[in-house]
Amino acid sequence: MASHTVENYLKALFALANKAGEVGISDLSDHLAVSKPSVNSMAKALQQDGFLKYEKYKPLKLTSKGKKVAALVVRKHRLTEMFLVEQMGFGWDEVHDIAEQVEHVKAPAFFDRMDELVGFPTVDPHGSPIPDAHGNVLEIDCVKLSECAVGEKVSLVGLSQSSKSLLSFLDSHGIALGHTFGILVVEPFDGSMTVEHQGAEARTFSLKVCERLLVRKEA
Amino acid sequence: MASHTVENYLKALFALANKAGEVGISDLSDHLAVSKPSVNSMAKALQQDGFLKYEKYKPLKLTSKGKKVAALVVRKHRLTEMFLVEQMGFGWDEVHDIAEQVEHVKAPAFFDRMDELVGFPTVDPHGSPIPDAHGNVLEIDCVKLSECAVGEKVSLVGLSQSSKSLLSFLDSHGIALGHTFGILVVEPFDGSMTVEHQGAEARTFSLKVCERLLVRKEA
DNA sequence: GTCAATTGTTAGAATACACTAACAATGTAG
DNA sequence: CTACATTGTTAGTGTATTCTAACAATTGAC
Repeated sequence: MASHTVENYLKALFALANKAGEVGISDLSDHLAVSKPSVNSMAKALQQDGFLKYEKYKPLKLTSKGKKVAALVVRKHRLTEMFLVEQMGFGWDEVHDIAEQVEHVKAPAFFDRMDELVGFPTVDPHGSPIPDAHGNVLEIDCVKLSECAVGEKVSLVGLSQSSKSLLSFLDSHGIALGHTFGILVVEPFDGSMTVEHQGAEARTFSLKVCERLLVRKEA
Repeated sequence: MASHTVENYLKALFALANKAGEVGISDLSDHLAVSKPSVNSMAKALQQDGFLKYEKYKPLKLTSKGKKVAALVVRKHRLTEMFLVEQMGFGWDEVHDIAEQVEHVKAPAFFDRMDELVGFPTVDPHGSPIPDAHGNVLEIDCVKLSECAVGEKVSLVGLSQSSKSLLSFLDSHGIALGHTFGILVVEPFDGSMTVEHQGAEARTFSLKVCERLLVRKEA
């Protein structure tokens, strides 16, 4: 059984992986708030256990074993978030930190029961996909709002790097998953966008916000 | 913040304490399945942190600080058990192991919410009292069934050392908290007792069972 | 009261995880 | 292509927690 620490390393590796599935030691070090030498020695240990491939001076890459373990931790995290919101009445901005701890519980029945009680969801409260019990992740086809052009109609399907402050921002503006936006203006100077929200009020969002909103283009 | 390990030591100390609040190193060692030298050195560390009083060759004794931390862990454990049974549909024999892990989560809001959702209970599914948010435990006045005499009427209020096997035993015999018993026979030879259950069928229980059933004498 | 069993202690070492300081390799700007 | 910045590595340590082997203190039986 992987320790909490190992689970956190694998989860971070999984989250930070680029298209090629590779992650630099410094990235991990920053993300986990752990020194580079610590990451370096942990990388060697994880390689010993077959969780990743490590070669001196090369980026790290999860093996399929490592990916599976990571995905299962992510599954527990996201099911927990879902459960906290749906069954326990927490706000979507409150659940991350709790889930961060609950995800390490070793009790499949506990999570299976949550899954059942929230109706076998495929995405969590932030729109991120929930891996299945085998560790397979269903990719959702979406792009950042910031990559869309004037005139397009899109709907919000998820967030990238959701943080408490982003979530409160969205809450305070009455924005939730599933809402639709029509792009009215893209400001070339700073990348900020003016959009109509739910077919009604026009709002302007900074590039920073638009980069974190994952949307699906409407037909 | 106390580590999982420290929390487990304090919880065990709390559970094993005799009337005088004292616990021997060997007891702890057995209970935690850890060697005596390990307990010994942990005892010194816990004393440094003010969780207990330790003197060479004397039994350990929790300080009030230690007792409070322990009680709060027990609180989280028992609220979790309650929540698992009442809100998630688990059986009372399935919840201990899950709660054993969930109790270490550091998120007061999580447990407060459980408390609310299960209606601020004062005892857990096994009849053990749930300490309040300040770590105070309400003592319930009960005795072991094995200490009762022929002719007494009692009701089941709790279990001491409930284990999965005891719980399945009780389940399979249709016995639950609150049930009443009238003591018909106490066998002097082996301490087994014959009782009427819920005013109906007579049953015989071994001493081993009777020592684990905590009952309140009826008026 | 002495002896043996029980209980507790010391010493020494191992594992998991983290750190800092110092150095080496890589990559990029000019 | 060199020079500096970035990135990664090594070496040496520290803390938390565990262990075994060996020994010491306490206690209970007679």
